Amino acid sequence: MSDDSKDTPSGAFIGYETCPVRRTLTVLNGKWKPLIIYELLPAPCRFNELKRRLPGVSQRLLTAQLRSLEEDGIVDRKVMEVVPPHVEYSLSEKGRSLQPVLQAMETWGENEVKNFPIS
Amino acid sequence: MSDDSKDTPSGAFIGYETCPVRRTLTVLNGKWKPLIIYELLPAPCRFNELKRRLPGVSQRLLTAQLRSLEEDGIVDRKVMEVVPPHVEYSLSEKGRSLQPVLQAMETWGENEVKNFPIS
DNA sequence: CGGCATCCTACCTGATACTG
DNA sequence: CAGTATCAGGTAGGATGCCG
Repeated sequence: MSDDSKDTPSGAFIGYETCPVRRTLTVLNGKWKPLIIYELLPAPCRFNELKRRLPGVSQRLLTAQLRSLEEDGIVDRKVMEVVPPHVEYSLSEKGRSLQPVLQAMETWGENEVKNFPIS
Repeated sequence: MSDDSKDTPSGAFIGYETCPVRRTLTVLNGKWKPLIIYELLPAPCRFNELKRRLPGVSQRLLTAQLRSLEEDGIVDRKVMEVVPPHVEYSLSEKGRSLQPVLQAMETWGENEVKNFPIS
């Protein structure tokens, strides 16, 4: 889930490096990643708050996908050494640069209802 | 996945119908769906041609995701009754309306290399 | 050519318990 | 609070092989 451009299986694999959409999808590849980024766009957020805003996610996956986004340089993780612990997640510059992608998704989701109502 | 207005646990469920991004992700949910749409944007395409352009996809998944996109009204499937069979996939109006989303992904994938080179 | 059918694995969730 | 660990169960995805 966190590897990509390395183990390219020999040969006719046009994939990840040459197609910009694939590169984007590699970073966004994870059930909750786009939503996590979307939630972090307006403001940084703590772990449980994020979990609360993403109904359906398990803490296991939320942790894993946050780690993955952190590795990809999309999300920053700031730990305050206090009791009780306080961990704040925020978007990096690179993460914020994804805003147009999420924006386009948001716009489509809104228009879809107007143009093609779900009965 | 199709209902939620009923079991909304008192307010805190931002879920599928109220969050436009979630709605979009529901339609694009599938490893190859965005890429399929991306490939169909310029022109309609036959099954094996599509398969050839998406290295790494299995025909099982390609079939399944095309069916799913068809059900969601994103993709049109046209069968020519000839020998050998000729099946052409194209984007519906609704499918073409996703262009800005794919466009944003493409742009980000391109800029990502310039702004944050992959070593 | 464009699929199904089958089998099998990897991933995701849910629940619960435990740590610093 | 913010995780990690574990197990069960479900679904998505991958690798074949057969068929009209």
